Amino acid sequence: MSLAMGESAVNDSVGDRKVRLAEHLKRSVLTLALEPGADLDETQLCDAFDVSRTPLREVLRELAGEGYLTLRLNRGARVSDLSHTTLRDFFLAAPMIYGAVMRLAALNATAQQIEALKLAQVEFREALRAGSTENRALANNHFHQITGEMAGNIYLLPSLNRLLIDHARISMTFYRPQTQQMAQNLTEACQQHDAIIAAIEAQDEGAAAQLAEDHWNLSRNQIELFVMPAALDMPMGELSRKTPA
Amino acid sequence: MSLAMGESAVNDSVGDRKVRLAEHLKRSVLTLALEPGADLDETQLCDAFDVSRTPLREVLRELAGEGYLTLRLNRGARVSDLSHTTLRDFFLAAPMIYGAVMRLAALNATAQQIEALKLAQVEFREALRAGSTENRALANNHFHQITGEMAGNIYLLPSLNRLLIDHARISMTFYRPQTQQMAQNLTEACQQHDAIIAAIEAQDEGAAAQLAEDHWNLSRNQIELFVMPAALDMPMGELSRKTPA
DNA sequence: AGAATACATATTGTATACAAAATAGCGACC
DNA sequence: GGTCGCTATTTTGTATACAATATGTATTCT
Repeated sequence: MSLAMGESAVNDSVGDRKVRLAEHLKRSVLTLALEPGADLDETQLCDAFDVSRTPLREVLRELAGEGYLTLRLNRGARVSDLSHTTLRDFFLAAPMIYGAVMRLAALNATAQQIEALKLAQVEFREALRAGSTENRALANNHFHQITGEMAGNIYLLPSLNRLLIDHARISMTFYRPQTQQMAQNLTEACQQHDAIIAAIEAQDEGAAAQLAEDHWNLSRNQIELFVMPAALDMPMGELSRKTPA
Repeated sequence: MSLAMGESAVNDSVGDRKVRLAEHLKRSVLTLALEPGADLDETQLCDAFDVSRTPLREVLRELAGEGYLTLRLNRGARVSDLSHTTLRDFFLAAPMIYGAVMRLAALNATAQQIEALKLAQVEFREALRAGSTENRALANNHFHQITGEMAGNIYLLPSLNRLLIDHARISMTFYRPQTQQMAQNLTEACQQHDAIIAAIEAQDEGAAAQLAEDHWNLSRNQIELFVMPAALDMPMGELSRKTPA
């Protein structure tokens, strides 16, 4: 191929290539194309996206600020870890933030945002149909990012976004094998998305909050299904009180 | 004077000057020495802290990621706004995050962190005694940052830190005049800090959560005392249900 | 006089050369 | 044979020159 990874056909400014670079990195982190802890090679990325190191490094710093990457002094950037500890933190913070965000989304969503959410749900359903784990994780991520925009609370957004990063990565880790139970869970998740859209459109904050809880419980059960046996090298202990079906 | 703002006597590397620059900017934002919306002059900052534009701009991006600054394409950095909308968001998010953080702090604090918290409280009390609004805001900020470290939940920290930035700035805005009521509130806040330390030391999560709520209520009442009349150019409406004493 | 446009100036963004630090490879020594 | 320490190489961090964009000013035209 004559075009490198980040190149588009014509007429793109450095700024354009910069945003493509940032989006490529985000996607790679979310889909585990870049695994947690992986080192990033500045020279390689510069070549691939045809930008010099200065703007590249600005992108890296930006993504580090958003939680995708970690910068170590004199030792470059790597993909943020997804450790045992972070999983514990995740289980604690997610239900709280998700609930609050959904509630606010129902109260504050604009018509335009609702349209965007419906579009994201089309994406999600399409990814389900196609059976692409990556696209499903990305579409789901997109869906929930939009609910974050709807909520529009600048104090909650950074936490939500960090949760969504690791939610996607955890999903990619644990949702791989295609079991019967899993397919059923995905169908249910999809239906919950529809219900969420309806609740937001109806500005029903109570329903939205309840759906956030249900949606989270489904997701958590799905994760626990895989975490329990041996997926990570430690006992999850008190984190998994409810036994999965 | 022969030393510019960011210069220390001897033997400091660029890295040292960089962190001093970052800290100076943070302090300036928190204390309103740099007002919300103020433009930053790159050249001026480079001169003052004796670094070139490259590392300066990295610092700016970093602080933008943390919520102190806002970067506009081709138009440089300015101090993040503190708008009417953000105040509303603040009142919604703060009690939730503060409560969760205090609860987790009580569960997870290490002995070393507790020592640091006690030290921060000494700072705070000293600032109260000296009557310095700036130092009080900074010391209070420091105190609560430590509780955030204690909680140690990477998903909650970014939201907490954003809240703390604007909490300091709101305090600086509204706590200026020295009234009787205000002095009393500050004394009470100081006592609550002591109680918080005790609860954390006792690992009493319930007490810590309750104290977080009390502490927030006190702070909120204090703010409303000034917001209600005319401090900002709009009605706060349903945000202020409880009338201040 | 007022608006609009062209030009001059200042500021921001990018590329590249250089400096500093870390890593890797090699050899000496125990 | 293994470990320590040294040099060579690679990688990261910084300074600076240059390009692109925005802003301010003067001039022209209606």
